[in-house]
Amino acid sequence: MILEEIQKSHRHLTASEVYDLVRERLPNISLGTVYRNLEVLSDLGLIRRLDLGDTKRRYDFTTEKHYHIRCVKCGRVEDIDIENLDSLCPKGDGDRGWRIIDHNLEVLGICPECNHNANSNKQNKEETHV
Amino acid sequence: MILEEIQKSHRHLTASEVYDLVRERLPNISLGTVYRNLEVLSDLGLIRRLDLGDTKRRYDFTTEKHYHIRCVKCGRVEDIDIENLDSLCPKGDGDRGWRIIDHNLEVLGICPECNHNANSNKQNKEETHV
DNA sequence: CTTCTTGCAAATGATTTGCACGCTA
DNA sequence: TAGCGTGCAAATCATTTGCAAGAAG
Repeated sequence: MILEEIQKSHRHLTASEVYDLVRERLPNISLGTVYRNLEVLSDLGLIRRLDLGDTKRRYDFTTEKHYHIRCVKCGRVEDIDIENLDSLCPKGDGDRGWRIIDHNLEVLGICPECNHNANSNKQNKEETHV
Repeated sequence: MILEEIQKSHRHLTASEVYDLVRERLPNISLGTVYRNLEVLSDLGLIRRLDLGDTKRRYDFTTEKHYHIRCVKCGRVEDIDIENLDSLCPKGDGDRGWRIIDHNLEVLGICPECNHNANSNKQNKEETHV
């Protein structure tokens, strides 16, 4: 599985990003195969599926529990350093008979790049306005 | 907007669930119209879009900040009582130049019903096994 | 007449699946 | 030969969009 090899990108890739990367080495690989293997790899616990509030699923190179921040402008996803929240979530058969399995926290924001672009735009508008 | 009226279902409906409900009163309404109006309503802040780690978007009848628990078996979504986590998330231009906007917490679990069904199944299997 | 809102159907985008083929045991 | 993993294309599913027609001002 060269896919795993690709996970060393240390980013949070979408299936098609993985596809593009892998295709540099295996030009004939199909998108379907990428999807199938990403699924297998995450079932094996070698990568982590990220189903965030986004349209595209992403895959994380590390399977350790941690949280993410996503740019609402460009969609970029990065890790964010927030303490583990297990203690906050109802334990075991806690809440009204639910069996708790896991939790996900996603922080939304605007990344430095998009922030910067927004500022430049504002700058430009102001300038042309004068 | 009879859609809003429908939101009084006090549940976390998907677009097609809303569609089904509204159609009981307006049999000719189209799914596209439902989508368009759900979008308008959430832009107006009258309902809240829920982009959880699910394939379908849901709409919440209340716009107050709170968190949800989703059943990984049947997809049911309910509110969950967890304190507000704003304080945990990096403030303002906190993390590496990101501008923080919001955050979402989703707890995953198995709802009482699915739990119960799973148990019945296990029971049955054990019984037939004897 | 102009504008806004619809129904309808087709388009989109991400993901999944059916199928036939080649590789390996 | 039996079975698995693949490329390819078609199928799904949720959501969005283009367009012509009707309602409202």
